[in-house]
Amino acid sequence: MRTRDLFERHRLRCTCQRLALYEALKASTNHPTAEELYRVVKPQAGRLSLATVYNTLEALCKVGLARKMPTTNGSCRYDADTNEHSHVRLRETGEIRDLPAELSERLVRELPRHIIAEIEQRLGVKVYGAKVQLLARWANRSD
Amino acid sequence: MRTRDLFERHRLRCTCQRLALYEALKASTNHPTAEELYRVVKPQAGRLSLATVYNTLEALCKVGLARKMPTTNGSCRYDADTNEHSHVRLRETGEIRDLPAELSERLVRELPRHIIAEIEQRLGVKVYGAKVQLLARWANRSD
DNA sequence: GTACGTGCAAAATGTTTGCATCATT
DNA sequence: AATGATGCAAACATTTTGCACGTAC
Repeated sequence: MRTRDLFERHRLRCTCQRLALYEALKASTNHPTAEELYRVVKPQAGRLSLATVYNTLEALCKVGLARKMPTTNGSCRYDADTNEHSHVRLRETGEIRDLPAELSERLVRELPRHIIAEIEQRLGVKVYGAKVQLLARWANRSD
Repeated sequence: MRTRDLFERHRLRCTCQRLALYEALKASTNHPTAEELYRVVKPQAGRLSLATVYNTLEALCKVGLARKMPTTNGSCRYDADTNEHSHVRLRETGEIRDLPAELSERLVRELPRHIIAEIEQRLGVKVYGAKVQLLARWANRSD
């Protein structure tokens, strides 16, 4: 679906800043911070301020087109993908990397069934999905 | 174990500020922010500054006696519990429930090893922890 | 034309730092 | 005595806000 239509459906004004920001967010593989998004989009968009990036991201989150994810080190990260996926969080940088789709799927699919069943029973819920966050550090460095 | 011994084991100086902060963190049921902890401990501790709270929390995190958890709204929260825990998110309400510690541990411990290994190799990282978010709905209701 | 979005700069918030002093080992 | 922690205030980083102007509907 075209971004314009998507925006209209959610009653969002189609300003060039918002369109550009959303496109950039969708295109990015890592989960950018507001600042990173600003640096990427600014050159193309001409007039753009950081405040607009924050406003836009908040508007997108409010209608569910983006998600805000907290980090332990300062800035929040954003993500345009609407379906849940697993990721790795790097300890040193706070950076979040998506797992390759195939690995992500396998990881979730192979979660231990019997434990899930026990959780369902004990909490009285039906689990329909899962997301794994792996905590990692770089393998080759030692900081 | 007495806090003093715990600190000595981790090569942390036993200052009254640190001892009081750690005790307060351990005693708290919700996960306090640095600011909240400061307000609670200050009256007892006499001399105490917010900077010391941050320093202390960082020191505690470094040796694994506390954990820093990000939030989407500004300040980080801290927790004296040393192990990451998984949770269930309810689809309808957005509510997040911690898994019982024992189930949480088993779930993480039994994550498929070979997939983790493959992820480590492909991304060049060393995974040292994990956290699972299960997405669920109520088993008996249909809202 | 109106309602809402934008840019800018300034404020608010949360966290870190530099440095002189003080306490623990 | 030496090492490291503390308090204070100032610096820093991230995010939010107020307001005049501009743009999509």
